[in-house]
Amino acid sequence: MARNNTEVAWADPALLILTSLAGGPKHGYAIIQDTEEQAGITLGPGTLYGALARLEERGHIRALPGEDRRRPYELTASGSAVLAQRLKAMRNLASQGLARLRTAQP
Amino acid sequence: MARNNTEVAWADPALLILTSLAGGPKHGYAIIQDTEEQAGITLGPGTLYGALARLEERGHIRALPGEDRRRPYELTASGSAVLAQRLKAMRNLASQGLARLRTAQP
DNA sequence: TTCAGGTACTACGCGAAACGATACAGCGAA
DNA sequence: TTCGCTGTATCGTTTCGCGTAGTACCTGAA
Repeated sequence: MARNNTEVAWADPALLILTSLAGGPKHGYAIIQDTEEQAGITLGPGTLYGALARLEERGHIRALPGEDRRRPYELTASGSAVLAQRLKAMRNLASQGLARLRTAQP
Repeated sequence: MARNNTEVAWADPALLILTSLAGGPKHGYAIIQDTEEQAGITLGPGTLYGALARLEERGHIRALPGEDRRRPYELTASGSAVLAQRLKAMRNLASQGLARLRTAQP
């Protein structure tokens, strides 16, 4: 993998995309902007459309009949299930980790 | 990259290792077991030692004088700073995402 | 009208790194 | 002895992140 702008990644593009789509169907460009605002991470086109293709292939998102040149996607049931599961795991891990950090100060 | 046992990654090995070390210095094998218990993710040896080498190279962890054949590592100041930052970002992202999921049910 | 800039997607390729497989060594128990 | 656990290390494949460049359309300003 090539790290996410940073030296230690904490979220991969796929997760960011699913999270963005949890707020409603969006097309690629809108996902980029949403992710930029919400998470402060700018996805390049290569990253975004590559990840979108993989997510669709795995059945986590579905392409909607697009107007004009936009290609909107929405979450599938499997996608939101996976997302929910991952987000919970993420939150738990983060809480545990932060607790460990707090108690580890000498 | 090869995904993390799962189809959608939510934490990379480096972060899991740092989190584990936040609970105190550990050697490789102990990290594997700890991560398995805490996060339910099993790191293979290739993944672990590769990631350890990179983290040390970047100054986020430091090798301690090892007893027997164990090579324990501990967090450096930079490592725990990076970890704290990432964990907070992770928790925020997870909370936002879960909030979106909750309000998105029709 | 021309041109700059935003929108929206596609195509390509490099390089990082995840991960499985494998090997090896020491140790205690059966 | 053989088995299984501990502990570390290396190799090779393949995935995938990400940058770059290109296409195309639309709008508004100069």
